[in-house]
Amino acid sequence: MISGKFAITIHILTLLTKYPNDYLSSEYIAGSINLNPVLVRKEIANLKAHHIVESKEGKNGGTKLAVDPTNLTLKEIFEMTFETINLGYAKNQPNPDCPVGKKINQNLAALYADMNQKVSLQLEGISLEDFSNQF
Amino acid sequence: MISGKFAITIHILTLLTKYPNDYLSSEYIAGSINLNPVLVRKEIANLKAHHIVESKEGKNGGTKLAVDPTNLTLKEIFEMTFETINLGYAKNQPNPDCPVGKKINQNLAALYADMNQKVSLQLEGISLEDFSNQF
DNA sequence: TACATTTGTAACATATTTTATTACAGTATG
DNA sequence: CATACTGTAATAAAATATGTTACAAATGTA
Repeated sequence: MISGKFAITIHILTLLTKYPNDYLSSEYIAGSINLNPVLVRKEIANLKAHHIVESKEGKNGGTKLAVDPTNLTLKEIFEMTFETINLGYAKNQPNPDCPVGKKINQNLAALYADMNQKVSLQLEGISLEDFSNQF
Repeated sequence: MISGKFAITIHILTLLTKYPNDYLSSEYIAGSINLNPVLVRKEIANLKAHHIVESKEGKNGGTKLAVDPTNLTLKEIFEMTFETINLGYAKNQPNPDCPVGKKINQNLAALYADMNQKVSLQLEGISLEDFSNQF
């Protein structure tokens, strides 16, 4: 659910990193992303479940970072919002009576696993702080 | 169009590699992938446009490889079926009056470009022949 | 206390993308 | 000339993503 999940989440976190002392409202954040506030709150719910942010209900409420952005890497954000990288699978179960059909998904999975390792290595090297400093 | 494009295409090419002397029909290939034959023909059309396969119309027609599978890498297949790897962008244009909104897509694009390079390097090292030999 | 503002969440609606189906013209084979 | 294919367009259905409305609950403040 939500395919721009990673992009949206990193946008939220970048804003929170820029204003580490304020509780930002979902409405404000939504204005920067140009997205419905409810969807912002949904992504924030995910971040809360991972204890990356904390939020305060009621008037003047909102959300703020709960971790040090120098310690959070893009890899962790990736894993919270995107199971794995892959180039997809065919939708239907392939024919198990065909030698290729029988093993295709397994072989693709192995390929994709390698891919993830490479990508993870890259993302592990970038902290939220690093990313935010580009703005 | 077609998100399982890479998976489907590589499935097709693996079959063609296994039977290098036969013209395989879209119906036969579709049976292994468990996919509608029209969709198989569409992917084959793409492969033909890249001169990877050739096909013969009419009775006993079908498709066969037009290249040496030791010379075709998964990177090339990836590029024919998947523009680039990325973790997505938010759907709407972000707010250009916000410093984060203004640069988010550009910064994500740079991140994704690095990712593609890593993935390309991996895929470049695997030939269609290598992949097919796993079956 | 009463009011305004904000989160949290569910339910529903719309839009977009993917996959499937039908149909049929054109081409080769026997 | 009947049969079995490709090629392709048009349309339908299904799946996924995004957007909207609504409202209870929480919290600050007049």
